[in-house]
Amino acid sequence: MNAPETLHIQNGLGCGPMLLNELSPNRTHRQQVFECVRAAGAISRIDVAKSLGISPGSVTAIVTDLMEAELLYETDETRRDSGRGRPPVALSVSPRARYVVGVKLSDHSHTAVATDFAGNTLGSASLQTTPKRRPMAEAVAETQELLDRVLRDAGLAPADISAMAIGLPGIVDHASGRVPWCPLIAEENCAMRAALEDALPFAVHIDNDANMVTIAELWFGAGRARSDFAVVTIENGLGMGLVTQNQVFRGGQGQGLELGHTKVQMDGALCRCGRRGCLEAYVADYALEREAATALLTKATEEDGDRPVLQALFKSAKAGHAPAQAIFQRAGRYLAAGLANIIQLFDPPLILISGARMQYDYLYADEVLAATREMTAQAGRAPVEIEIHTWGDLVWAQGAAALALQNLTDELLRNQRVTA
Amino acid sequence: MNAPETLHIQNGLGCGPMLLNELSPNRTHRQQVFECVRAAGAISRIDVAKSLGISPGSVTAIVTDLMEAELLYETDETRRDSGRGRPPVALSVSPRARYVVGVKLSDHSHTAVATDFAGNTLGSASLQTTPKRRPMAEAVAETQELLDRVLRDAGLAPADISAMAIGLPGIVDHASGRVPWCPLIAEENCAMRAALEDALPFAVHIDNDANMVTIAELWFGAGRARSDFAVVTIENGLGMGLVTQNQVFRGGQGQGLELGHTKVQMDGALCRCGRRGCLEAYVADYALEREAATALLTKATEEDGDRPVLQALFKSAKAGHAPAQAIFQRAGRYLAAGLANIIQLFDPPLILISGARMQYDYLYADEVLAATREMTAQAGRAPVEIEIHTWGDLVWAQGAAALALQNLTDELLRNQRVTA
DNA sequence: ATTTTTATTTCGACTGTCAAAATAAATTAT
DNA sequence: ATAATTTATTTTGACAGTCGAAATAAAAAT
Repeated sequence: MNAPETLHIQNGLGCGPMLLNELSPNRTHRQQVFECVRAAGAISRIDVAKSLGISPGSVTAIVTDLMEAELLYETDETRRDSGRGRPPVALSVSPRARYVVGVKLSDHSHTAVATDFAGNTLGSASLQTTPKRRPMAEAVAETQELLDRVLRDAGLAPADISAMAIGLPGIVDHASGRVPWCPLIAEENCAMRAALEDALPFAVHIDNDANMVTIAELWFGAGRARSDFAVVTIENGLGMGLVTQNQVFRGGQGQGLELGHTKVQMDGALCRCGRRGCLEAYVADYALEREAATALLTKATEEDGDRPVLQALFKSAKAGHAPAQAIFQRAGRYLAAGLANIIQLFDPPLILISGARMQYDYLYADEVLAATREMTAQAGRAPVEIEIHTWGDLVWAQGAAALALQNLTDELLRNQRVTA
Repeated sequence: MNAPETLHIQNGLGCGPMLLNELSPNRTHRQQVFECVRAAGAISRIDVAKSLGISPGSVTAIVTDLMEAELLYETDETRRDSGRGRPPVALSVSPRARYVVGVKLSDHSHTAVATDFAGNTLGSASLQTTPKRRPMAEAVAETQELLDRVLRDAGLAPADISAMAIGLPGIVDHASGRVPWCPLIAEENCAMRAALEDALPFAVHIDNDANMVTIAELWFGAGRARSDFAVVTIENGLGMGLVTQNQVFRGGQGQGLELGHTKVQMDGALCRCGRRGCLEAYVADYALEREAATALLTKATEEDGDRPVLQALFKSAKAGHAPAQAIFQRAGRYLAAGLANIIQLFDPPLILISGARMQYDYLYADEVLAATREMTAQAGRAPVEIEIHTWGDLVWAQGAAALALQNLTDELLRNQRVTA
């Protein structure tokens, strides 16, 4: 071996990381104050100062500025805790300062919500579709139709909307706004965000649909009080999201967290992606359905809705049909392995198995969670909390709205004070 | 399903993340200027200003301060590029401002280096040991012995040293300084950093050994010019490190990136951890050795050094012995699956397979890397760069020294200007 | 009516920043 | 040799943002 025994610093080249000008997304006090008020709903200046550790004088200055910009206002409801002394004045986000829309495209139905600046849902809409790969232009047209409907429901005009975010399945690059691959869109690597921004009069953000659930958990759900957690969502595919240090982690190049395509078995089951042994080939809806088609006796009925085969499989299993139970049990074992791998690699204190269709409780049975814990038990590792969250169909769209709000407020507050 | 269709914000509770006071590790201009000079080795004020995007006046002010604190100095070597105009004055880190030591404990030998403030290696030392689980007090005594030797080699006294970092295998919690589990230490979850700081007159930092290689790559190696990359290191175990946005990622609770114990096969090969199907049970040194013991005909000879069985296996394979080749080939296939999983989850633009013992080239054969790429090929995903780095035995200790320097300079520069 | 308590605002000082002007130190042109 | 030009560095003045302390405001308790 002729590797050098020590590393000599070449003359004048120094040592240490070389990329230093990447600006870390550091939040200004203006942003922190605003976000503190938004997180609290209603909070006095003194409590903002205390919880952020900045001086009351600075809070007054910033709040005055934000009130002039009409982003905050003083609530009448004066909450008095101790009785004595000057009563605190509660601050809240002005709901009507701005409005945003969140959209989710998926295989059977697209959904949308409109929210005000404080995050209140004002209206929703959905559009039945078929799970086909359509030209991007058609997806844009569907989005416009959905936008019309949700605006009508919310009583808003297009000119009222300041930003929109849209979540879609597949590989989505949030930063560039491109969609390398999506099961709903015919073209590969299309410039989806640019197309939407051309068609619509406001800023558009796009992201992977699993990140929509993640952001929904972060903004409205169990993730609000957590700085680190993972989200796993099981639908037709298997999605995952991660929040580390209060930030959504998107992978080194924006295409990470493809849990569904991690390999859990050499030469294993065939996956939609054409390869073998991917986790999703054991756990996702389509994986269960194809096993059901092979082994199931009972026929699906009309009333079984969206996923008739899967519903029938579930009913059989519940009724005690052993082959149906075995299908769910194997999926559960593989899911446990996938969760264990998440824990080994990302080490989150909390995993949320979250989504709109969490009814197949075989997958989340105590045995599965126990197996996960057993596969990761080790000295000094605190057992990971695992929670199952069943949300309404609108979670995804609401997460998208939160993403739009996040980008919008960053935009509004990042720069200097709003000049009068 | 009785999940709510929309998420209503409870009165006064708001929406959005609640944990906002976590201070993001934002670097001040002082830190950036210092790190820029350190990264460049020698650089003029104007070039610092240009590369950081801050004004020349501010650079002058900060540099004056750092020179008064004797952390920087003006190099004589005036490098003139264009000829005309006032020649720039190069700045460099004062090598003798501070000194640090980096230590690596491992199963067969412990190593240490001492470096100056600019990262130049001044001396090294090693200590032969046996792979046993010893009381923590003994490990501390060994570290002290190693420290004596490295100081003697470098011509330094204990009082010259400002900080030390130590890397060890197993589960190590950098933030708390505790060692939940380590194959070299008898106790579980022992307060290793506290014990070392009690025994030594300077600050001590500890971390997982895989992070030492990662930091070595970030400070001295291929990672210097990269903001995002992963490191995989194969020794007796299988380690991994990740740098995202110029920061070492340690997982949500400081115990992440346990690549060796991710599951790649249900009911698979037996792992040191007692479970089955862990990646390390197919790829690590001990996994190859036990297969060699079963199938190998040739005997290991005296000259085969540290790992006689493994060396003999490698020689057989090179000589064309089919069973020996098959052992390496299977390990290569599983390694490819592990690398593919890293790519699917973390999406790094670059993976460095790095360490002191990278000579078993079967594992990194073109087929293996091709298999990795094939398992992750997808529309819109740029093919990941994979590089093999063979380092000297001191990499680990040098990475540790870099960690010590990093913490020391953070400490020195984080606070206000050094008052005169 | 006065005192006490608590929240908010105002004020002065200070740090860090930039832009622009001034200065310094070299080369090139005359 | 001297002046002009070029480039690097320093100085200066202005200004945002920040804090601590003092002042003010608005309530309850005495």
